[in-house]
Amino acid sequence: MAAPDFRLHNTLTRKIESFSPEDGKTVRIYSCGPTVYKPAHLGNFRTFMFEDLLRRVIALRGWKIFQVMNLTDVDDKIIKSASERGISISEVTTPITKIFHADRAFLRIEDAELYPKATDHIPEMIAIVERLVERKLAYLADDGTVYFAIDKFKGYGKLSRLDTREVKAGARVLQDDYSKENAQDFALWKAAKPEDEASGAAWDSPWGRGRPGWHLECSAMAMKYLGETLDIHCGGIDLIFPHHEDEIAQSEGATGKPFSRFWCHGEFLLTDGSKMAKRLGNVATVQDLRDQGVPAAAFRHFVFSTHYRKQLNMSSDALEASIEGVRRLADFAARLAEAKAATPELEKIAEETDAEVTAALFDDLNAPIALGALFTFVRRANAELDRNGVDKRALEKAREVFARINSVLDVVPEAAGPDPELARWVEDRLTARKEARAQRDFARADSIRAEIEGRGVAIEDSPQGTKWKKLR
RNA sequence: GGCGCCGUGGCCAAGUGGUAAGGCGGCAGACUGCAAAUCUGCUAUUCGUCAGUUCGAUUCUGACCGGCGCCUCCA
Repeated sequence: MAAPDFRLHNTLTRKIESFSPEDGKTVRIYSCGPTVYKPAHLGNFRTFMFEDLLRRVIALRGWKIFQVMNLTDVDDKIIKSASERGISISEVTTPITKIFHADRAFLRIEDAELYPKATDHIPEMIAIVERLVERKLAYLADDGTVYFAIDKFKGYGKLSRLDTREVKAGARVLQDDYSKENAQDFALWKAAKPEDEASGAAWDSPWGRGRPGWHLECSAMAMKYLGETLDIHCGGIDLIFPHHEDEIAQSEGATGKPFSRFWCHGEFLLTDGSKMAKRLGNVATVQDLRDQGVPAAAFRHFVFSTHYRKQLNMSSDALEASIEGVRRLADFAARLAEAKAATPELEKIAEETDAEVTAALFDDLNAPIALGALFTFVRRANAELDRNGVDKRALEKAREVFARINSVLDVVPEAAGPDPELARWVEDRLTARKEARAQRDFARADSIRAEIEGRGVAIEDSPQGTKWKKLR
């Protein structure tokens, strides 16, 4: 079988290109992770879910994966928070990191292979700065800060395609730092201030006490764990500039090799038509989702219903539609599990679906198309199951395909956990209702049903008897 | 000002130079004692507006209108 083509959009070229791992086996990915000073919001998680989708599609394609996601545990906001509260930066970041992993687990985002922390890689960062200084791409300014000299690196701007000469009128005004040679030079290593020392955010370096600049950690950790040229580097679209542009400059400046073969960026999640951002105060978190009883599967459905490179506006209507859609998938999953056999036609339908979904996912992660095909499959398969076939192989095929698709999208809600007390009660009430129905006392039967539904249980009569399920 | 994205039915959202996937919702029917679930049918002569290219454009080009993002805190 010829290996299927796997295509991905590359920000470097702004084109969809054929992708395969450098070594033919393992895809080495670096994803920019969260800054752990506050719980990540759903916008952040949209990006992490896009990366999760990428992982799972890569696995579906048959490649191994080694993904590194950093945890930024030293930066201005962390230091500010620590010094305001009179604690160390690790006292700020440790609990937030815990929340991050719990939220991630709730959203069914698979574990990356590694979650390195910036503060564990200070020597590696210093080594990069030393190389850059040696190569004259970086300089020590009067204020003790080491800057990267962007005009010494000829590829600067190639990712973001920003013309470095043509700066603004309408853009935010630069806060000119007199020590810099060029206003756009960025800090590699910042001289320590008293609050840095107080909060444990300062280290020894050849340039005195200080701390790393924002971009440096990613270059250091990516290259340490994935080599000097990565297969894929991904993150949110806002990281293209300056973060990723600067990562390229410092990494390639230090090694002379391409830093990453592919750059992939996920679009924003909007709320009320504008970017979800902590400073705009329109953020929603995983906790909000939980409080509103939105299942993880529904949020995944919602996110995957739009292509990852397109902005997605979050609204309660859209979320509600996803909750319903995903409920349908859960019912179908249960039906597939309970079925004994199906019509032979189901096998062909499953095969068609499999091919369609795979093709969509391998074409720049087109999850919306994959979801559409999945729902078409559910409808067609339900129709076949209604016909009570006897073909066991067809049923097996349908199960296999459904499981494979769900292994990527992961959009089937978990069944409610067992509740023996509730089960006993419902079964008891159902017996009473059955008696009433047998006596054609429908008023009584209906009042029992209302009673059962009052406890959040839905019942469905069928020729095989009455089934019930806990809602949400 | 520079760079870029988007505008498809009530809501969400795919898509192609040849005549509009899918989901939610709604309507009708089948099934049911009635429901629920499921199935079936219907629900955009039309894809922001106006021009142009073309035998033919929602899909290409241009202008305009509207929304959003980036231009060193940012997923």
